[in-house]
Amino acid sequence: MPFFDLKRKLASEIADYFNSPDIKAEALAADAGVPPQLALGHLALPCFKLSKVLKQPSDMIAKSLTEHFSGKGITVTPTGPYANFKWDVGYLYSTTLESIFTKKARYGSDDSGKNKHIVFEYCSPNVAKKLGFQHIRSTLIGNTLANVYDFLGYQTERINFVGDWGSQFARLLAAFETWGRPELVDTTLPGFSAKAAMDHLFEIYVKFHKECDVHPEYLEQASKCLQRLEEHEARATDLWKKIRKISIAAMDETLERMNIRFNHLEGESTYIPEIQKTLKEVKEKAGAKLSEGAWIVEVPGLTTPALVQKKDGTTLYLTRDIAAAEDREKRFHPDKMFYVVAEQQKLHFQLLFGTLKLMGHEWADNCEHVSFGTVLFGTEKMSTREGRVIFLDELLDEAKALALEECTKKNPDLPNKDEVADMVGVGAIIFGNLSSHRKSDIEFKWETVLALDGETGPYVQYSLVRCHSLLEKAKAKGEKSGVVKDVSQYAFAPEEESLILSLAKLRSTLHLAVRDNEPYHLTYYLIDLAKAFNRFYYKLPVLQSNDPTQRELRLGLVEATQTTLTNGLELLGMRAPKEM
RNA sequence: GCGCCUGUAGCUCAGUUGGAUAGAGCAUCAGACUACGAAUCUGAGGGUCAGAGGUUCGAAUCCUCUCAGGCGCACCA
Repeated sequence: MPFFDLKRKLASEIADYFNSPDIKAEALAADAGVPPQLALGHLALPCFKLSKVLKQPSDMIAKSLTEHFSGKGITVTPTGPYANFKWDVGYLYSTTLESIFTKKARYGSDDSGKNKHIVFEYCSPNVAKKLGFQHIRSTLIGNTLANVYDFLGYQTERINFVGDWGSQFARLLAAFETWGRPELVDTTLPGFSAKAAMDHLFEIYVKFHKECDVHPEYLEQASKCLQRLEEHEARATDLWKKIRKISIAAMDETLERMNIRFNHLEGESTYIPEIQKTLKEVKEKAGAKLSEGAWIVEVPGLTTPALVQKKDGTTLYLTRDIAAAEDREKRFHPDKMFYVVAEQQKLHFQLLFGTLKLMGHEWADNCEHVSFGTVLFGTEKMSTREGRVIFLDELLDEAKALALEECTKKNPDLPNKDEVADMVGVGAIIFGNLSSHRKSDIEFKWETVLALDGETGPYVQYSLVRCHSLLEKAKAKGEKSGVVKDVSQYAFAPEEESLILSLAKLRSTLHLAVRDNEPYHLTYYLIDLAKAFNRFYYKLPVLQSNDPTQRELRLGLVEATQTTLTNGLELLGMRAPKEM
């Protein structure tokens, strides 16, 4: 029985024991923590709160828990105000390994999210721009969370909502009409290259913003472009279609490298045909009013109004987001709608949710902005507009090249080095990105992002390589690997114990990840497990052991580690090589 | 100016929602391959948890103030 269930069971037994309306199993489970050292036990219950409710000193309570719960496969030691619970290691071993060997690739999953429907919006790049390092956070956080929710039985919708409309695009259009080279975006020409097209678009986009500083009239030209688009003028529309198609193809290619797929590709443009209807609805229901020639909605509690229509009559991102949210509600009736978008857009989402609420949409309470910190470049933020950006493709290439170099150094005879380098390089980027709290800002540094040593993706992958190598050798020798039935006489080493304990915790980790919408819990867990395994591996002989029972048991632990690490990496969208 | 966020070892970050002696990785130094893969493992040094008050059995965590940095504040997304 994995840790998650053991903890619940114990908490409800303790609640039953006290039999008081003020002591609830759930609260006990939440209070229980991990003792500072393994020797103290597996689970620590601080008795301070119980002391208040029961009006008894906390150390007395710890002692009474000890007397009542010791035996029955568990040892309880009172340590001052703490009751430290330690399951019989054999019991922990049997239940955990049983579960891993039964559920295999599904180990860690459950159906706690059954009948719940979640909509995720993430990645959401702008058309005509290559994916930059900033997009990686939204994409990876969203992808991992959606994977975890799926694994726990939720039904998920993964929407990539591309910015294919609005002033931003109009500016590109204006830039293209001034400096654009049409032959570069003509997909029918024999020499067409999507990469060259994207590079060209990026170049003129940056140029446009630079020129705007000296020629403000360019902005007027852009405004006209947007009007032409919203009026479906043929020339503008044709160019829009071309650029959109090229961008999406380029984007898919990059996402594919990180094993990321969506089940909905939508764009702001989707909502343009019906946008007048949305505007009318907002004006009527949310009490929009005219201010300085533009239409605004005043959201209670916010000093900045929601701007839904500009004075030139065109719409904004916010307007299209309103239409999109209504559409998603109608299509999916989700229990939650998560927007995985940078912290900087916090106000935007407050305005969006506030406006939806004013429109009478009670479901606006189900919407949540899952924000993340800014990517900094030195002390400046990354900005495509100013040309200060690292493109995702370049980053992945760089990571792969470095991994290849490392691989060649360490394992020159490896046959599929290129493939391995790709898994390791991309893995390092994915893992590294999810290795800190999503809300903290991160500073872009090549040596940090490309690290292959220490608490990194390759560390976890390397642990898996060790597992695989051992299991292959065992297979060749005809060794048995599995769950040893009777371990009552077996003396578990501390390294075995902490490995078992770590193996048991995958599901409780995933529940933490869902509770906080925080993928970090998972990466941290995988490091913890890999570390427990590497210590076990270093200290204890597996195939070298003279005792056949011990060999079988340890091989079983290796296989269980392989399954658990693999499941975890897959949730992150990472692949693991068999050799590296 | 107003609002939000952040400040923990030289660097990058954890700290299980208020609990035990504040922990990891990198870097530095010292060790472990005639052992199942050394992309590994073991150990050492390194801390006024930005600062000052407060709340209580107990604070890195909660409250107040100060300092430093970041982000946002209607016709961008």
